Amino acid sequence: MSSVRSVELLEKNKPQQARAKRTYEAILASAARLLVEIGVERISTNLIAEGAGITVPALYRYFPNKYAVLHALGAALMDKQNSAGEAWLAEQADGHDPGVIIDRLDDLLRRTYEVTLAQEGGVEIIQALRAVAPLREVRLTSHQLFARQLQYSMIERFGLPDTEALALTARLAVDMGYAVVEMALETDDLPPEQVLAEGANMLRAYVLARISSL
Amino acid sequence: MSSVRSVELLEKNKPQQARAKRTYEAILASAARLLVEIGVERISTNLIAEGAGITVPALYRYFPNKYAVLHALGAALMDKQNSAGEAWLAEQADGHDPGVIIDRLDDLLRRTYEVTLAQEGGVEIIQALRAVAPLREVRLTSHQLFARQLQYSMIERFGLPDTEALALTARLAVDMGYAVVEMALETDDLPPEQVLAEGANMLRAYVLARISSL
DNA sequence: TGTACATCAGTGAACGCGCGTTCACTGATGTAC
DNA sequence: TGTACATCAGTGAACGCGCGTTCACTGATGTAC
Repeated sequence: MSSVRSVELLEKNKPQQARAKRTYEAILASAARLLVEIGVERISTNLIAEGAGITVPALYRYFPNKYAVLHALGAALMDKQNSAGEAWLAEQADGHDPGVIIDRLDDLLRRTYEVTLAQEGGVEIIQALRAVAPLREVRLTSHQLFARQLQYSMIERFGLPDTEALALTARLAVDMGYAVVEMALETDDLPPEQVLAEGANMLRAYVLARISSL
Repeated sequence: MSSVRSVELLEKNKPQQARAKRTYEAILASAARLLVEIGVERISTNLIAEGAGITVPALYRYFPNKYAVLHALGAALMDKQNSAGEAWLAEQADGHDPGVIIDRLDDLLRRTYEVTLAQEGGVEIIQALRAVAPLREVRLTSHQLFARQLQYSMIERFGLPDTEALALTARLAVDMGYAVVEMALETDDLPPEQVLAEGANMLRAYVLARISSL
């Protein structure tokens, strides 16, 4: 499963001056655009640099290779998604009724959807994180992190015991939540809002069933 | 979303003699192996041919390009998955209690999982179907097909009306079922059986809630 | 059963091109005095 | 405020390599008589 293809993913020089920051952002924007236009299987440092309006050695100043560019792009998107989720969790801390919180799941899905839609090439970035082995860990780690936050939140708010079973439930709920969002983004023959709403229904039914059984 | 990158996906000459069939299968096997070893973003016709023990023009005899190879690989896997699903549906036709059928959902997930695990590079093939634009339609069509079969089965067995809402439910259930299977295959920090069992719990809770509301 | 012939299957060699990567360099920006 | 200098940012040119694709070809298999 986890073939060991070690690729350097760390960025090299951090941009310091304003001009450099623009260049750095132009590289990421160009990569996102190309992910949509030609796909992860044909993207190259040459094309990314050209699209960013710089020469290739300028790109190499900041990134050791194209995987590092995709890594930066993916990490940024995962951060935005998780921030949206954490904001949602924080808001629910104000409410008092578990039932109400569960009823707001579609709001969580919708916000995650919006964040991903707002990023150019959002779906393509997520798919690249899945399909390119050295990048897999980005998505996995991010989902694990949010699942843990959800788990603790459920313990605190619903007074559930901190069990392995609950950890698994949180993990599955998070992954399925993201799966719903991806389905809403990928599927062209169904309205996204319907997919999100129905996905929220599914998660609601699941979490309710779990809460009453734990 | 759907960028129009037209790529020829149809196969060229069909293998006729036994030798040719072996070559054809060797090409698919080599491609599957390479998908695992180097990834969809670096696979090439040169490497596929080399891995299959033939020269490149021999590959071109059967496939116009590497996308067609991946297409054949993906279509074959989707077929196997759907066959497993159809077999499961057919078996359930013998039973009489809707509740029992829903309780067998984990069996459906497990079989789909097994079929995918048995195919070398199964996960990587699915991820390629997602990440490579010209191949997306393969997965989408396959899921649509099985969703429709599930929908009709639910109408027949549970006596539900044939509504848009039911179509959406079937569609989401199918996509989430595959998402559970993919999660079981991709995640290395959770036992696959647990993911499958919990995923079945989720689908059960969802379908039960839906049946009683329709 | 043997052989001539048609068709199927695979090869060797070649091509132009874009790839990743590095070099010594020029130009832009910031800062010390 | 002006200028010399250090550091940061980006360039032009070059490299060897693997890529996709095509050609005229040889070899293997099947079949008609």
